[in-house]
Amino acid sequence: MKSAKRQQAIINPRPTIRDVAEIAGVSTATVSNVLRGTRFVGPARQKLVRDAIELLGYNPNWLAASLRARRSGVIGLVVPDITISFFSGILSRIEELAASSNYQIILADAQEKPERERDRVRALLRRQADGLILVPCSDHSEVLGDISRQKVPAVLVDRGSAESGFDSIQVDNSAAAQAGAEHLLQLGHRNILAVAANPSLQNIAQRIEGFQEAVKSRRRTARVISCISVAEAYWEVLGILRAPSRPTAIFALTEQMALGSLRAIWESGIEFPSAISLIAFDDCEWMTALRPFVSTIRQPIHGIAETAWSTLLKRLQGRPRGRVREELKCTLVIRESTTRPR
Amino acid sequence: MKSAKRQQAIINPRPTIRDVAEIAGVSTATVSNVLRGTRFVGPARQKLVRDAIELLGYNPNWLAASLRARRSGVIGLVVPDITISFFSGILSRIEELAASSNYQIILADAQEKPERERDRVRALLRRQADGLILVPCSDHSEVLGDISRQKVPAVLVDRGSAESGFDSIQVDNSAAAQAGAEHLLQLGHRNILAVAANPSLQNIAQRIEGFQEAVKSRRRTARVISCISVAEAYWEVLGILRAPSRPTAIFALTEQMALGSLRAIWESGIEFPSAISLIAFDDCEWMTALRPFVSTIRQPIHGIAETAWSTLLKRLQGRPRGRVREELKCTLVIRESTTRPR
DNA sequence: TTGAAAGCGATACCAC
DNA sequence: GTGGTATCGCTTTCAA
Repeated sequence: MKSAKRQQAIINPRPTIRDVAEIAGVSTATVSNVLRGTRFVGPARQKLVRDAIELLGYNPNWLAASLRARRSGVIGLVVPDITISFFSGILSRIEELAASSNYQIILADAQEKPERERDRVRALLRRQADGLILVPCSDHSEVLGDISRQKVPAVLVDRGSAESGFDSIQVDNSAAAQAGAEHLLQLGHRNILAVAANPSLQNIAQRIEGFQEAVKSRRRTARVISCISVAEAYWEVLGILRAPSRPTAIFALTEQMALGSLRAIWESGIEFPSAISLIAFDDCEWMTALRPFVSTIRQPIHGIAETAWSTLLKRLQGRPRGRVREELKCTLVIRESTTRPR
Repeated sequence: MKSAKRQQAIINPRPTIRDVAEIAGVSTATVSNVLRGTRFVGPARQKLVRDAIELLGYNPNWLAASLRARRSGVIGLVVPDITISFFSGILSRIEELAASSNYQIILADAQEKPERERDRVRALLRRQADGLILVPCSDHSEVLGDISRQKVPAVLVDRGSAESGFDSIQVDNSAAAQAGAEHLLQLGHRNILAVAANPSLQNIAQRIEGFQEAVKSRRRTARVISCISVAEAYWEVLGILRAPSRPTAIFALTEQMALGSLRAIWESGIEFPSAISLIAFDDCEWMTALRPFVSTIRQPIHGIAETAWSTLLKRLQGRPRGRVREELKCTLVIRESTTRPR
């Protein structure tokens, strides 16, 4: 009898708590209590239960537990493009922190498209994500409405407007851009081109503002262009480099803009870095792999990820003090790509 | 009465199907059928239901549906390190494909640690992942046992031993490495150093093998070293470059090894690429951003991701023909970092 | 054409 | 100390 049951149970690839209880000859309540330590269970039964679990290779069905507990243990992470190293760096660290708190990360890559973002966020909400970490693809993303309606804790990272009412983790974009611009100005550059991504994003707007402030305070003028892709940056910058009175320095406001600008520089044939300097936001590993090593503004990726996670965790544990707004500091890293103009 | 109910319902941030049914004055079955089109519902009731859904901002609880359907709609993606662009490229494409089939991706970053990998995979199984796409951190990962015991469809990508019995998607590592080595040999290099990652991984072993075959067929000799990190590659390569009879060419078998080797090259002060050539596996965007542009073996990242996804999808739909083994082709991309030896 | 109700698997309250 | 059982929210069969 009993052995027949065992046979059958071994065959079942997905045993349930009832299979375990039956084999161990106890109630499901007892199995659950052994597993979760919810209440005391006598040593004899403990062993019976553990043996049965072992025998069956039982793995509790988290879906069922989640439904019951009204907590999915899932956090949604929404980014505009996961292949950008800034975002994959943040993802990597957050995933690690989440795993250590027994949370899972569902990734949603919006591909910079608001409608995709909306669909993906809705899917996350349907899946009962307990919380969201979001790098919205636009500041006034309509998804924010969905999120606040469902009262899902959410933390905005990197982007996101000031008024949104959500917790947000950002860097001191304006000050950092100012420092980068100062560096170029101190080297003697008078004609600087800033290559910005979408300026309707608050973080980009702040960088532009910081840049312009530095330029203005020295009574210099400068030009700012906005591009939406590496390819567009390439074409725009190339055009400018080939036109008369070209800039002697470029400030790329994102890694993508740096890639586009660099290609344009090489294509233009201008001697780099002796005849044109470049500094870029985001300090990536590759920037010290080939020449010239790139001067950068380093964002504290780990710090951003950790702050975002701990902020979300606090919200999940329901400490809803006022809205959190963290602003982390960037660092200027001077390398070879910025030189005095000739 | 009715309006009181509405009031209350509006306040509830997470209405259930019963709230909807109640407001619409129909049964939950009808609501479900309207939502899923499972069976015909009269137009009048249709409208009642839709209005109620709209009014409440109802979003079905996927957890409950999953429990009932015994399908979570979640796929686990396990990678050794998401910050490596090869993996984030694959993730990006798979996430897109998954979303378009209404699946969600839970990301597990094993950080190249087998015990972390095991824990993360177990968590995925508890969460009832319907399937797994796995780049195991070692070929004979013990997790494979857990997975086959639970009979979860799984596809191995990039790595994973031949005997494992799982579907697997790989590239023609051996042929590609051979082509890369041929390129160097044809340029006239006689003293080549291959910098490999962990050689106990089958894909790396295949690359080494292809490399050595090419070298042997020309009756040349070559050296192969194995490093586990960028830093180790840096130190090892630097040592070799500083020793007598140094190589005239380096073949980096992964992006990480390329990063380490490049730093060592610059540090050694050897003229690059005129006095030392370098070719690398993995064609990354940065390799054409600074100088010299790097010659590479390009892996078909999109093709890998798409093949992995479609293979998994077929398994999920239960077409268990024999085991699938796909092998995609790599491309040799010649740029500036490989030159004739002096 | 529609509603009532039995589950999916785990948890925790109420009994004993 | 332990067991029975209602419940989480949704789907689907059975009955009407």
